[in-house]
Amino acid sequence: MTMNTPKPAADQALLLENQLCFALYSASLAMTKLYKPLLDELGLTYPQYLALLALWEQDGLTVSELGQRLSLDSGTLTPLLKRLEAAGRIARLRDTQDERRVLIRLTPEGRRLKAAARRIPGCVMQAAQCNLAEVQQLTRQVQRLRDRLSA
Amino acid sequence: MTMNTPKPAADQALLLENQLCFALYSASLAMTKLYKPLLDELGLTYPQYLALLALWEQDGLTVSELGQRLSLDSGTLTPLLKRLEAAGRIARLRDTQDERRVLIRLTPEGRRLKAAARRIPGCVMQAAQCNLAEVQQLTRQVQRLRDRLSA
DNA sequence: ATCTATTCAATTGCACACAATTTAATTGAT
DNA sequence: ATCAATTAAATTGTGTGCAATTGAATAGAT
Repeated sequence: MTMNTPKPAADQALLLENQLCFALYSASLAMTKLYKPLLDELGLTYPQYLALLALWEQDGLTVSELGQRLSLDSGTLTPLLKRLEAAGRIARLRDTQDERRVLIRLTPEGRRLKAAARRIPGCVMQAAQCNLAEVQQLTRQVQRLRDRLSA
Repeated sequence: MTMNTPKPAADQALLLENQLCFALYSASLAMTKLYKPLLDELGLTYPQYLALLALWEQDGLTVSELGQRLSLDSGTLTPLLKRLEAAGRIARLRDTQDERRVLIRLTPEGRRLKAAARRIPGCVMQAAQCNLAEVQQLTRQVQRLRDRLSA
């Protein structure tokens, strides 16, 4: 009989390049690197940019509402928001209705940044070398996966 | 004339849920959370698991070769590998041919972990609620995107 | 009204990521 | 052979992510 020894690299399921998790991980890091020079111009980090995207859509969110939209907790958001506040992009205000809550409001400077950010999606599309339809379809697929994973 | 004020949420390109970058970012974090309980059993973090996947495929890589496979630099890998070494999973050995290099070798304990890791991909597939073909197709698409982004 | 449970944000501690710099070893040009 | 340039890993400093805890405020039950 052959097969006395285990197959050498026959572990298809454990090959790095077969891992969906690694594909997502490395693609997400590559995306961050692509954004870096664009965001440097605006004086923003990538997670700070995501927080502003949420606030440009709806201003005045609480820390936990923002956390729900970004899937981040207060341990991550509190210091991040303090840095955005120190940079003059947002204000952090205790909710007078419920003193436990902190409301996040864009400053005029924070709102102005939105105009400068408008060119970013186009730059990324260009780097991704896909057409809009491809990007949209992939976005939906990855969102669907994310929602299943966190269910 | 209407249209004196800017359109409220008409910035389709800046909506958080239209961002491929955010889909990848949040899906990758969701994946990490899904792996957490599985990897806790093995005493591994998620990036440590990725490093072991690479080493299970090819043992004896240098730090920079490992970095190329994972797209990580020595600033990330050096402390991570020191923790894997402290846990007895790998050995870090200066290359006698070129004293600048550090070779990473699995210990017997590090090789044993591979057997315990074999059940992980199945658990993830189940959580993703996709069939193998779907996962494979999505994996290839995300890889292709990553390769374009980092080109 | 009081007491308990819950909620919200902040804090603490650990482990990445990565830019920038440093140190040590090797290569290459002269 | 010597010295400048290059390479490899480690180090330093900043900014996330997240588990676990803390402290303050509110809600809920009696």
